Amino acid sequence: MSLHAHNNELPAADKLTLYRQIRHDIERRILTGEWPPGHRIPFEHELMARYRCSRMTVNKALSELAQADLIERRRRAGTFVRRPQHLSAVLKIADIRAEITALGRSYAYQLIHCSRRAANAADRARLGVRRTGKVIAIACRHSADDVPFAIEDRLIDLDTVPEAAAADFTTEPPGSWLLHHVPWTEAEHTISATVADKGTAAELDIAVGAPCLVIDRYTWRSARTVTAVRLLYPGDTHRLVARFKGG
Amino acid sequence: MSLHAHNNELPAADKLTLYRQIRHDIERRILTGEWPPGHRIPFEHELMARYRCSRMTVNKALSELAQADLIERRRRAGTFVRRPQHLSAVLKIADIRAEITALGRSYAYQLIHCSRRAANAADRARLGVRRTGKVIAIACRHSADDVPFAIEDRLIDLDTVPEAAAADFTTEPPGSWLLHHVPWTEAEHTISATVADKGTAAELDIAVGAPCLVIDRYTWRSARTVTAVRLLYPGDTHRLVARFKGG
DNA sequence: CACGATTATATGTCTAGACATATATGTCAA
DNA sequence: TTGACATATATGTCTAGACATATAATCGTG
Repeated sequence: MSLHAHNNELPAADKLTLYRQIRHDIERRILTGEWPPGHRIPFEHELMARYRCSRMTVNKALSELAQADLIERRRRAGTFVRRPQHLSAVLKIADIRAEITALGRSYAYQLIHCSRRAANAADRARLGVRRTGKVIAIACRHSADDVPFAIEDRLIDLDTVPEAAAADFTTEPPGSWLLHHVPWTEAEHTISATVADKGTAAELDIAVGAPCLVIDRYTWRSARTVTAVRLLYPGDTHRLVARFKGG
Repeated sequence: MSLHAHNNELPAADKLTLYRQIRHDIERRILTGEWPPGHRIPFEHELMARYRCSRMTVNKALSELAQADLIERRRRAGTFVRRPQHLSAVLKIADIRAEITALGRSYAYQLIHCSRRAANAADRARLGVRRTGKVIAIACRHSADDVPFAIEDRLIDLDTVPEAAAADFTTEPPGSWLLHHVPWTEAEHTISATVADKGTAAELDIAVGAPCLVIDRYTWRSARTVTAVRLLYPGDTHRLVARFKGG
């Protein structure tokens, strides 16, 4: 057995490493309300004694809980259970092709319009840039089992992503292309609801006045705008799922 | 000066601790594409030499990057830059009262209906529980500057939250009450779009057929169902914002 | 009592070294 | 060629001790 396999006060779970056991033990007390919001968690030196381990081990467990916003640590004062101020949920917005194929449905992509032009005032406003530059404007449709799934209206800033000029968007969706060619991004999503106008209804094959879920996504890479995209989904079929886990 | 204030290869940022500098340095290389997805990051012993520090310091930086899903660590093989599979954004869904007052608008709450009853089949299905128990069913309306902001249709499981039986929902919104009385929860949100029917239109003071954003939230605590709630917002005024930050 | 200076203390970071463990890779036999 | 086995190695975890730093609490002074 290991040098570190001391006995300690943890219930079961012998497979977990010590710091994980400590983390779960504290997490459990918070989740069950045994240690309510505002409660001061034992000091590190007290936890060292309780679990018979070094301070670094206790510290690793507490650091992870602090990173997850479950606790708050204050120098000289101690460590306290945080009050959940808002429910922050993780929304996983997949690449549409991946999303559809993950559902076991066949994916189809259709390019409706694609043009390259110097940015006009509206384009600059939409991308949030001041300088004039070249952009690519794209309209396309994603289908699942040949039923329209979403329509996409996108602007790509060619100043940020000059490689996009050489991309072929007749076969590859711009979202997939960007995901694979722009190494990492920051993004902001805005979600709202609307009803289908005549053009939207025709493209999505739904009735005029039918509900639609709207996702506007702005993507940046190191303070430079990459793309602005608006996605429209039939609202009665599409769902966005966001999960929140305390800790 | 500190024992640990060695010279190292980091550009600027002398205020940051060493492990944070290392983390940011690696993060920067990933974000700029210098180290593309799949690239093998130098081994810990190489990073120790590069930054002239101990292995634990390097390990702390890499552990945090791994926790953020920016890198993947494999024993014996090394550490690799991960390919972003999906854009996961953090959606902050605030308490409605807090959300409205944060906008500097006056908040008003109106209880439309509140009843306590034994759960029927529909209630059990909605809460996802099998056993029969008591529930509270609530319908209410939230207003901002006396304009309807959202309507709420909620079910609370009294088996999980017996204290709710004594709560007074005529003045306090059930969401606020739960946030302050149920210590910590997990939740799943489903977002969709619909159009206002006659009843909804009347309650939200919008036209029949106007778009509405729908949030269904299902909350539980340690595997026990707490509440199921459906919120309806006028789709042309309400926006949900979700931000994603790479790292 | 009010307020600035001092002190005590809990967390924050770091080290050098140790053992644990999963697994990529090479070796050898069937 | 292939599969079983051994080995090397990178990460995973842990220790005991040190110095750093923010700040709550105390003390002293006007």
